[in-house]
Amino acid sequence: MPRHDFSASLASKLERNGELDPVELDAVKGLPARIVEVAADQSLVREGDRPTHSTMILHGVGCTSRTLANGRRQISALHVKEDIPDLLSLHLAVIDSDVSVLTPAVVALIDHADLRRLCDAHPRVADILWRITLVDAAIYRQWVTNVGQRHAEQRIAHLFLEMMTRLEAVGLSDGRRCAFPLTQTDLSEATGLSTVHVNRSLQSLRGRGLIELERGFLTLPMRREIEQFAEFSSAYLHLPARSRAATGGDALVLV
Amino acid sequence: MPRHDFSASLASKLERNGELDPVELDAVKGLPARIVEVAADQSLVREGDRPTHSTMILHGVGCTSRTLANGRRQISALHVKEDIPDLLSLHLAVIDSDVSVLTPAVVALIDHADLRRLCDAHPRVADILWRITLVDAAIYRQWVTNVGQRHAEQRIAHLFLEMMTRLEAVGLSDGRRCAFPLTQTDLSEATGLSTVHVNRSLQSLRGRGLIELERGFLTLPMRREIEQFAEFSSAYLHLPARSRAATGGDALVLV
DNA sequence: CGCCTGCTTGACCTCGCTCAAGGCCCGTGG
DNA sequence: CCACGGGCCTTGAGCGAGGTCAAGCAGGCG
Repeated sequence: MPRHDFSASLASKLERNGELDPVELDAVKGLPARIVEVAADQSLVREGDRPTHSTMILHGVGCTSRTLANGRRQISALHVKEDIPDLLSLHLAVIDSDVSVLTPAVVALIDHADLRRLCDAHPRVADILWRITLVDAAIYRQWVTNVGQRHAEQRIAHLFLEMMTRLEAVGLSDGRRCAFPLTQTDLSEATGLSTVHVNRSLQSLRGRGLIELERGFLTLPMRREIEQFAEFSSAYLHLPARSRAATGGDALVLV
Repeated sequence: MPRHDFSASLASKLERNGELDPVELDAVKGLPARIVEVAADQSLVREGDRPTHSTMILHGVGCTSRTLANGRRQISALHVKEDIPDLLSLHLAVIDSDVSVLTPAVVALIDHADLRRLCDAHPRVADILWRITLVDAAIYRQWVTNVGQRHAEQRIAHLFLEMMTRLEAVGLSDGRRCAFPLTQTDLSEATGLSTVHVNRSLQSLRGRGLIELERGFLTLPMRREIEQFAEFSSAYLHLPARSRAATGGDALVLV
């Protein structure tokens, strides 16, 4: 099944983060990659690894996390289609967090050697990849604020809004509804809350009419209200103005 | 007073993150900058700005922060000598967090135009700058874990260890003692705790003999123990092996 | 059918917050 | 030289958000 087109995904990710001329676009599309299916909960790279490739998510949801001595795990980022969670290993020899998938996933492995050749030959492509890692950093900054300052319901609402917005940017949401396959345990690890409290907070959010979450689908019926509730502004995602509107065509392919 | 040598600072920052040949080093040292003194609590760039320059801290402590509607502020990163807190504005047009200084400071302003020229002419310099932003991101990831999973005393201890280690890398600490001019309010904003609880946690840490903090100086008398207590490992700072040992000479210039 | 994973609920507890007041140090001005 | 004021640190008392422990429930899959 050629449903997962790595070249197209990479090209669209790059074009969302900068401008490519035809020559650069060709070079990008020529980048070789190995497509791999990954079972749920499997790890892609582990703390301490010195990988020789980077990974693009083509399908499924991944995360960056660290596990403390007491066994508790903190998720510091979620990764969706077209994200490259370990792009940083191109310049940081040894990995400092675990990267794994929370759901069954399909990923593309890209050799660092190929990536470096591409960057050397096309500096503007390198700049765009750099920019992509800067957006990732902006998201981490938000997460620090989220976990440090917001109360439970706001935290979860903010996370939902971030995911909805990012999924919309890659055509997996219409801004109101999306597939959302994470468990309450996943949510608890991403928000720094206990699973019990996540459960109760979800119920409260449902009671307020701010969210619907069932059978792996998330709906935000009152976008305006929940954004205000969570103090969410998409600015930190640094999406180009066009991408917010350009999701008309096949945007509703939710899975 | 020529105490703050921008060129030397930039060169040393870059050389800690990669290798420069003599030509590259010359180009780096030729980068123009404007030195500015900044009063405590003054902001360098604000959320929403579209700056045309980036800033290197030469003296003092800065921070990246966001302020929520309720007035509470979360600090998501601290910046010390040789850090370039808004390097990201080179590729991210609009700033998503405030950057300010917590103490009186001296900074160098570098025009993006000059920085771009340098990167275009010397791709390896660009790669090193990229790497620097990736280390910043690694620190954000740690902070998510810190704020999300550790209890109050561990959080503060972890922050102290990070600062001690980073200051050692730039010659402002011997790994045991450093100038530490932050107030308990600053600490509370960096850890997501209340000032009252920071105060009591500090007392407890003092009681355990893990820290001494007085008159703006921080001492960690039992490095091994406090690292274990806070589950700190410096790996995420991605310091080169050499820099840990190479701080012999003038390392004890604490201010 | 039965199990396993994920969701839900109740009861209780505690870490950290809020509010409020007092103390210390230092810089400023009379 | 001393009085005053303003940060910053400290302490007490009471409270509440969120954690822990434990049990029950639902639904999908072998």
